[in-house]
Amino acid sequence: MENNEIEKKLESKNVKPTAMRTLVYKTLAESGKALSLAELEQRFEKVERSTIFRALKSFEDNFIVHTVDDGSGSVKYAVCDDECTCNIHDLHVHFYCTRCGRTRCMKELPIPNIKLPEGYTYDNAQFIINGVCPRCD
Amino acid sequence: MENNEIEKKLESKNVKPTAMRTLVYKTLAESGKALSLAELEQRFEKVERSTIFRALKSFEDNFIVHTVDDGSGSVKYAVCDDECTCNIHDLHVHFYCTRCGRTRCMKELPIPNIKLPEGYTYDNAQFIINGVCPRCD
DNA sequence: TTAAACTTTGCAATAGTGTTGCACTAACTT
DNA sequence: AAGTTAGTGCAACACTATTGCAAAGTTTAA
Repeated sequence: MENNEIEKKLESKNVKPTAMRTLVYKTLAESGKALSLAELEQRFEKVERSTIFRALKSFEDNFIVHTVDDGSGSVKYAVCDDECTCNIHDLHVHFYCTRCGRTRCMKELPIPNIKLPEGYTYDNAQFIINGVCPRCD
Repeated sequence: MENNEIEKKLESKNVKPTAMRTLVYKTLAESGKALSLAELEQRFEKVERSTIFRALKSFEDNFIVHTVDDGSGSVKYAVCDDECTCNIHDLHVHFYCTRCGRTRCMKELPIPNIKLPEGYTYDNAQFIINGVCPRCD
């Protein structure tokens, strides 16, 4: 993905595209999966944890990325689709490979609709499937 | 729940029922919901965190409790049903109230069956719904 | 019943994640 | 150009999870 495409994308979601943010977005997008703060940090060595953290937070607040808590002990971040508004209808299943620790967005698998008992509201959900991915099998 | 019932239960799952373990189990069972280590710790003041932690681990290893990672930042523990063997068929949805922070086992809502793409195995899953519970609404 | 062997517990320490305050720099405004 | 605002790096901190070790308790077996 070209830098200026990324810049346009960030701008369209009201995040000023600084050099750091562009880099973080690019890295995350190109990884093709969900990455934790620590994993992102390792991918560039030079950049401060807090800077990446704040970039991710601003992405999250503006629906540029979504978070996945896959039980690995650290929250992971993955880029959203263009049309994603991070509401219930955009939610999908995530797959966590217990062998390699990789977390993948299963965009083709939307989270099934669940009918909660009376009195409960449904704002958000996480559906994580643990298993072994084709790569590790 | 009577202490000797609890002791029988633990023994039947191959965990030696010490005083601490019985206490931890009892507290968790009577709470009727999923509790974190910190929450359990607060409920008795006198007992070491690591002792509770190790009790919970042994429960978990022996299918006496299951864990829920509800995104609150700490793992929670909830007692299993008697027949539970913690495999896919015993899994149920958990509800996390974003207002009070309580996590409830929705035993009446089994996790729906998902057909993964070729090559993926399905060992385990977590399905957490976030919203507001009747109590907080 | 007593010593040896093992288990459990409490305490202290540690690693890792997430998060914030503060000062410095860069960018934007008028 | 000076002033204001936003972004970055550094250091510090809180909290969760986890472990090593030694003391206390329990079980085993002579």
